[in-house]
Amino acid sequence: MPRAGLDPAAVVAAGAALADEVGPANATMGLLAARLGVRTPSLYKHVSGQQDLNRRIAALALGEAADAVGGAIQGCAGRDALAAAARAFRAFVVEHPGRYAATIGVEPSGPDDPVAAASGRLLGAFTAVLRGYDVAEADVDHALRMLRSLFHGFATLEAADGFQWSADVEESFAWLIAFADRGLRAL
Amino acid sequence: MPRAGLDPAAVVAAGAALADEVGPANATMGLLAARLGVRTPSLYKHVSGQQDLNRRIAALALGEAADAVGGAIQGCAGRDALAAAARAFRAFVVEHPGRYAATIGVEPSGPDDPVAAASGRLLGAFTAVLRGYDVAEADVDHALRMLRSLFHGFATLEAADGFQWSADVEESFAWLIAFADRGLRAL
DNA sequence: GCTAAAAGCTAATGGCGTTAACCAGTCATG
DNA sequence: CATGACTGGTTAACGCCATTAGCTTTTAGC
Repeated sequence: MPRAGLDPAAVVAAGAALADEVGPANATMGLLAARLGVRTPSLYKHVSGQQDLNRRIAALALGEAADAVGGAIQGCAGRDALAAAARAFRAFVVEHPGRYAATIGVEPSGPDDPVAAASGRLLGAFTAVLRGYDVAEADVDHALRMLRSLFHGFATLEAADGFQWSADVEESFAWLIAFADRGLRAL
Repeated sequence: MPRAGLDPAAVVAAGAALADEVGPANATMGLLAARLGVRTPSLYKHVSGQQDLNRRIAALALGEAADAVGGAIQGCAGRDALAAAARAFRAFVVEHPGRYAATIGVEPSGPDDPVAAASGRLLGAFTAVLRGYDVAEADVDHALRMLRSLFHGFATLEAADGFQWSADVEESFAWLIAFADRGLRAL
C-alpha cells in the first residue's frame, strides 16, 4: 500500500480548494480525505482538527489576498492604486469564496500567529494605497477600517448573492471606487 | 402530559434568541428544543428543518432591522437621517448578531417570499435616507449598494472581532458616517 | 539491515439532523 | 355527551460527521 505523501501544506491547499468548490458548509473532512485519496482519520496526522484546518486556510487566504492586492498596486498611486487594490481584492473573493469565508471569525491568538501576520500584510497593502492620498495621521486607522468595511461588505454581499436587484454589479463597483476616491481626496 | 402550545412563530423567535445568545454555529436543534421544554423531533411539527428555520429567522431579522432603521429615520433628513439609520442598523446587528448572521446567504426564492418582502422594506428605509440627498436617479442603485456594503461590512467585521487594532471603534463609526455624508452631499 | 518515527489504516464513540411510527390531548360535530 | 379526526407531542432508529484509540506498514537514519 503506497503512501499518499501528504503534508500539512497539501492538506490545507486541498481544503481551501474544496471550500471554494463546494462551499465552506459542504467542505467536510470526509470529502477532503476522499479528494486526497485517503481515509478521513489520516487527515489528523497533518492537522489537529477542523478548527485548526480552518485557521490554516484563513492564513493561506489572507496571505494570497495580501499578495494579490500588494502586487496589483505596484507602480500605481492615488486613484489608480485604489482601483487596482479594490479590483484585486474583489477578484480574489469572487474566485476563492470558500477560503475567504474561512477568514471571517478567526481572531489571531498571538503576535506570531500566521493569521495575524497575513492579516497584517493585507492591511499593509491598503495602508500603502492610503499613502497616495492626503490622509491625516489621526484618520489613517479610520480610513483603513472604512475601506475594509466597504470592500469586505461588497465582496461578501456579492458572493452571497445579496445584490438581487437589477443594476449591473460591475458598474456599481466602479461607482463605489470612484466614490471612495473622491471622499479620500476631499480629506 | 400537558402540551407546550408551540407554533411556528414561537419556535422561530426562540431560535433567533438562541442564535443571538450562543452563536449561529452552536444554536443546535437539540438546544432549541430543550429551551422550549420539548424533545427535538417536536420542532419538525412547526418547522420543516434547519434550513427552513434559518430562512424564517432571516425574515424575522430583516423585518426587525427594517423596523428599527425605518423608525430611527422618522422626522430626520440628510445627514441626521443617515446617522440615525447607520446607528440603528449597527445597534441591531450588535444586539442581535445571531439572527443577523442568519440573513447572509439566503436568497429570496419568489416575489411573495417573506425574506424578499422584509429585505425590500429594509432597502426602502435606506432609499428614504438617500432622498435627503441630491442623488441622480441613475445613481440611486449604486449609492444604495454602497451604503449596504459599508454598513454590512462594518457590522459584520465588528461582530466577528475583525477590528483588532487599537483605534476606538465608536470613533471609527462616526468617522465613517461623516465620510459617507460628505460623499453623498458631493454627488 | 535495523530500528524508530511517521503516515496510513480499521474500529469505535458521541453528537447532530432527520424520519418513521406511535400516542395523547383537543375540539368540532353527531 | 360521545366520537372521531386532527394536531402536537412522544420514542426509536438511521445516517452522516468529527474525533480518538490502537494497530500496521512504510520510510528514513544509522
